[in-house]
Amino acid sequence: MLSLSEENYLKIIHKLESERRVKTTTSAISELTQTKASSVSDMLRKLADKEMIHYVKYQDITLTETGKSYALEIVRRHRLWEVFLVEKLDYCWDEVHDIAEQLEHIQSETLIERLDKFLGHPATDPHGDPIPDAKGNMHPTRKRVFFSEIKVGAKGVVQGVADTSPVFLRYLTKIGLGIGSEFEITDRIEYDQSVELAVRGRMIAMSREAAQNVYTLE
Amino acid sequence: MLSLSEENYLKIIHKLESERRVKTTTSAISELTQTKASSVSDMLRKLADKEMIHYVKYQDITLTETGKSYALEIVRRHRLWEVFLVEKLDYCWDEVHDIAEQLEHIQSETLIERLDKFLGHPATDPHGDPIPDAKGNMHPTRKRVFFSEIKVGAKGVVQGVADTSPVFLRYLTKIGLGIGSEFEITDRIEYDQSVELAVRGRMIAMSREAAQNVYTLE
DNA sequence: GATTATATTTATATTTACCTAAAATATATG
DNA sequence: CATATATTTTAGGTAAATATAAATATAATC
Repeated sequence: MLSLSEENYLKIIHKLESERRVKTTTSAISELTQTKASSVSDMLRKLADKEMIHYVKYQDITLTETGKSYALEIVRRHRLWEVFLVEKLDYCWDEVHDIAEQLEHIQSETLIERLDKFLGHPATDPHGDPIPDAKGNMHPTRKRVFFSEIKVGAKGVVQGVADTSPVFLRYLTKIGLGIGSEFEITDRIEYDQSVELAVRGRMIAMSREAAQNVYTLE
Repeated sequence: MLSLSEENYLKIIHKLESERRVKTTTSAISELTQTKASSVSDMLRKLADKEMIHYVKYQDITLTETGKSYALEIVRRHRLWEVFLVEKLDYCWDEVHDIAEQLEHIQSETLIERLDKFLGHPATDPHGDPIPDAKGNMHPTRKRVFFSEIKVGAKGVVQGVADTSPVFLRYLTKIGLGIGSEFEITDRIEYDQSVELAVRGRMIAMSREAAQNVYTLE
């Protein structure tokens, strides 16, 4: 049995590992969790003792098989609760993170399977992220194609967002873009790599930064 | 903002206060929470500092108005989550307590109102206990009449149970009794005050102890 | 009503998850 | 490659919620 804190660390380590943007180090975790590196270091030793992570002092961290399966279970719980909040309680996609962050730690042998059934076994959460199945398998999703790299003239449907922060999600909502929105990329400005697109007949200018966080699938 | 532990203490104190079976003392709380009296004593001082309870050393404890309104909010959350688990996730009434015990501590300004709406504003939980409204009002329920005191020959519908322990609930389920079950009291045995009743044509013998925990309403 | 028994509180300690400050190690730079 | 800088770990400390043991207050009994 893992504590709430241990669960959170595994989730963060999994996030870093799967994003592959930076190495999984004490300072990267410290940054993301907003806790001091010394505290992170303490917890890493503890997680290593429980054989949740491979950990050699001063070196990068990886999840063990056990650790990974716990991490995926937590991701599964988080994303299913997000679906519940949006689909059943009518929350917006920018409001659900903090509540799901709490709900994901509810301990029960049966709860998540029943929730999954009740929700009709959804494949993705409200941000387009895939929901691992009970065994921790992510159904192989097609490759993401971000608005920043898609070719001009392409049409498609928004499938997900890489940044799930409330500010970004509220911006997308404001410009009328959500998962399932049909779009056509009409131009890319060479000067600043911003993107011009049409959504339901309306023209939208989107900065490179924003375009790097919205994707469709190949 | 109250900690998880503080919330649990308020809930227990409220339970003791409203049941009126024993005085609300350190040892009564210690008994119910299965923590040492010294730990309870510590927490009582803390809750008194936060003006959640009226507390004078060595004397009985009562909730302040603030404390009572927090306690009722927690009861509200607990009972609404129980309804969710039974109505939406198909749990049995004897399985929901431990999960609701965790869910009741989820912190959110809006969650419980939305859950309440989603559930159609239920008046009672799966054990027949009334759900306080958002302002902490319990809609005045009619007086409980327990099977142990009801007169022979009376007919009615089971409205609730005073003991919500899994063992008791499973026993009731086994003999075919649940909330909403129609019954007729056919006899009371003088020797041991046990009760004989008919439920859907079947005769059931119920001990005094059990009969003291099943009720209909006046 | 004095004495014993029970209940309650206080003092002190433990565990978890954090912190600060200092020491140790690794990485980058001239 | 030696030193400066940054990262990571260790050492020691705090707050919350618990515990044990000792002290104190209340209640029960003769």
